[in-house]
Amino acid sequence: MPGSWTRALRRGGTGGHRRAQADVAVRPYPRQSWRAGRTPVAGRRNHRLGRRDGGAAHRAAVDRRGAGDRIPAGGIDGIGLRTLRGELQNAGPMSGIDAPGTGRTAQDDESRPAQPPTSPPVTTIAEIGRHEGRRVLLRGWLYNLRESGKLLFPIFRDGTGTVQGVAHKAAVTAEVFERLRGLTRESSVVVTGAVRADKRAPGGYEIDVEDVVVLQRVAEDRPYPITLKQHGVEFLMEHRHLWIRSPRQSAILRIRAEIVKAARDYLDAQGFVLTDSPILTPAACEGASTLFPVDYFEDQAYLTQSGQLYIESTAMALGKVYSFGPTFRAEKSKTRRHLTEFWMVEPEIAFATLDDLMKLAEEFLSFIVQRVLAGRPRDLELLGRDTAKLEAIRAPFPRIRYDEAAAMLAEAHAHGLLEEKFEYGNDFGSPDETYLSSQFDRPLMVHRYPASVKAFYMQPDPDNPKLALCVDVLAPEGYGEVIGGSQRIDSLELLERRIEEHGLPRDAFAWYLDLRRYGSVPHGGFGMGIERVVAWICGLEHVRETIPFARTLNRIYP
RNA sequence: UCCUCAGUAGCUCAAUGGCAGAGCAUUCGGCUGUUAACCGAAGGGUUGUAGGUUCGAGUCCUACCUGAGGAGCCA
Repeated sequence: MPGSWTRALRRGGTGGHRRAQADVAVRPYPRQSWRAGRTPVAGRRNHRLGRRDGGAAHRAAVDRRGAGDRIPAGGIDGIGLRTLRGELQNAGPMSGIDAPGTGRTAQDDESRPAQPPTSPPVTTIAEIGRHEGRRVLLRGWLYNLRESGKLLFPIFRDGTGTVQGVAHKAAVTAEVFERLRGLTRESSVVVTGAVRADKRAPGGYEIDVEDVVVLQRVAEDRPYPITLKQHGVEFLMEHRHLWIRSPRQSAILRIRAEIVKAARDYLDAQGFVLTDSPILTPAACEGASTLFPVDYFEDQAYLTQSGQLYIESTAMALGKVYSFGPTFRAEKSKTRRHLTEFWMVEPEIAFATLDDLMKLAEEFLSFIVQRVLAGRPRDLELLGRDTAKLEAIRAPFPRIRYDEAAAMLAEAHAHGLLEEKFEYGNDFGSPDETYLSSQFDRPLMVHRYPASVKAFYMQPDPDNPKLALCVDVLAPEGYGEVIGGSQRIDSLELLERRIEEHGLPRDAFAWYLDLRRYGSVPHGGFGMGIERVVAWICGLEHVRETIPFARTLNRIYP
C-alpha cells in the first residue's frame, strides 16, 4: 500500500517546511534518494556495533595537542566567570587554550587596550535582549562565519539560540580581528561585545564584537563535518553526537523535554504516584514482541517491553500510579515509526473503567499539546510546524468503535481510497490507521477491538465478550498509534484461562495472578509512546530525530 | 522474514558502454552589511566488494556487503 502515508502527509501539509530552515535538514521525504555516501571510517561494521578502534584516534588527537592545550582548572563549565573575567582583563592565564601552532592564542594580545574596570555580565543568547546597549559575555561556539573584506560576521550559538556578531577591522584590535578571521566552525569561544538591536538580525539583536577568547580551535584538517548544506540520513545519524547541535535538532530536543515535563506535571497534579517498573525482567510481559535477552548472573533475563504488569501491582498498592521509562522491542521493524529502544509513560488506575481511561487519554494529550504550544512557540516556528493543527487538539476527541472503523475502511476501499481490503476481525494495518486518522482533525479513539487481536489481559466487553474493553488513540496527520490501553481482567479464573489459552508460562505470572487473588478490583491504564508524540507535535518524518540517540534496527552507534 | 530503491571526492549529487565532473567543505587571494554571503584559484577518486560479458564497464550480468523506505508486528 505504498504512498498512502505520504499522501496523507502531503494533505496534512507537513511536507514542505524542511527546506525553509537555515539548518541541516534531511531532504523532503518522498524522494527516494536518501542514501548517503560511505563513511570512510575503518572498521565501520564494528564501530556501528559500538566497538570502535579502542579510542586510538581520540588518543592521537589528544597527543597532537600541545601541553598547554588544557582546560583551566574548573573545566569549561565552571570556568567561569571569575576565571574568564580575569582572563579578559589580563590576557594571561588563558594563554595556550587555543590550538598550538596557530599563532592566534589569547597570549598574543599583549597590545590589547585597557579594559574597563568592571567586567560585563555573562548572558545567554536567548536573554540577550535584556542587555541591549550594554557589554556582555557570551560563552558558546562559532556556528558560522561570513567575511566581507574588513567586516566579519561570526554567528555564535550557545544552546539557547544563535546571534550574529559584527567585527569591523577598525573597531577591534588586529589580534582579535585575525583570530576571528581564521576561526573554524564549532570552535568554542568566549565573546565580549555590546548588544545592539538591529532590524536586519533574525533574532532582533546583534553583538558588536570586542574580544573573542578561543577555548578550543577546530583544526582545518578535521573540519566540523556537519555543514550548513544538506546531508543524507546515514551521515547525519553517524554524526548524531554532533548533529544535535543544529538548531533544528536542538529545538526538537527542547520540545521533547517540554512534552515529558508536561506529561509528568499533569499526572502529578492529578494525584498519580510515579512508580517506575523494572528494566530487567524475568519473562515476557505480553509474549508477542521479541525481547532482548540479557545474561543475568547465568540466568536468562530480558529488557522490559512494557512496565504495565508491574504498575498494575503498584496501582493496587497506591491507587493511581504511572511509570515513565525506556522500553525495548527486538522486532525487526524498519519504519519511520519504530525504534528498538523507546520511552513510554504508562498511567494505571485502580477502579478505572474504559470510559475513565478514554477521558484521561484525551485530556492528557490535550494538556501536553497545549503546554507545548504555550511553552515552545519559537521552537515550533523554527521547525515550521503548522500550529493551527495543534491548536485544534482539545478534548473531547472523536470516539468510534472498532466495528464503525471497519465499516469506514470497507467504504474507503469501495471508493478506491484504500488499496487493500480490510478483513473484519483483523487488527488495523498502518495504511488503515492512516486513513482513519485522516478523517478527523484531532486524535481518534478507536475502542472495543476483537479480543482475539489484543493482549491476553484485556477485559472482555460484558455486552459482547468477543470484544475487548480497549482503546487505541491514533494521532492525526498519519502519525499512527500514540496510545494503547485497556481495562484489565480482574477475574482470577478468566485470567488463568487466558494465560493458558495463550500458552504462557503460568509460573512466571504467579505474582500477577496474586493481584486477582487478593482484593481484585476493576482497573486499567494505557501506555503512551513519547517518541511518536514528539514526532507528531513537531511534525517530523521519522521518530529517530525525537530522541538524542535513536536505537534502530541497523544502528547502535554513536 | 518479504518487497522496492540506492551505494561515484570529506558532504550532496552529475556522467548515451568511450578522457570521472559540479556545488559545498578545506587551502590561498579579493570584497566595509553579509544572511546556507559572494567572486577568483588550487589540492582532493581503488566509482561498496568479488567475479563475469565486452576492444573498452561508474554504466550491462551474477553473488555478496551496506543503507533507506514499506509490509508484517507494534507505541
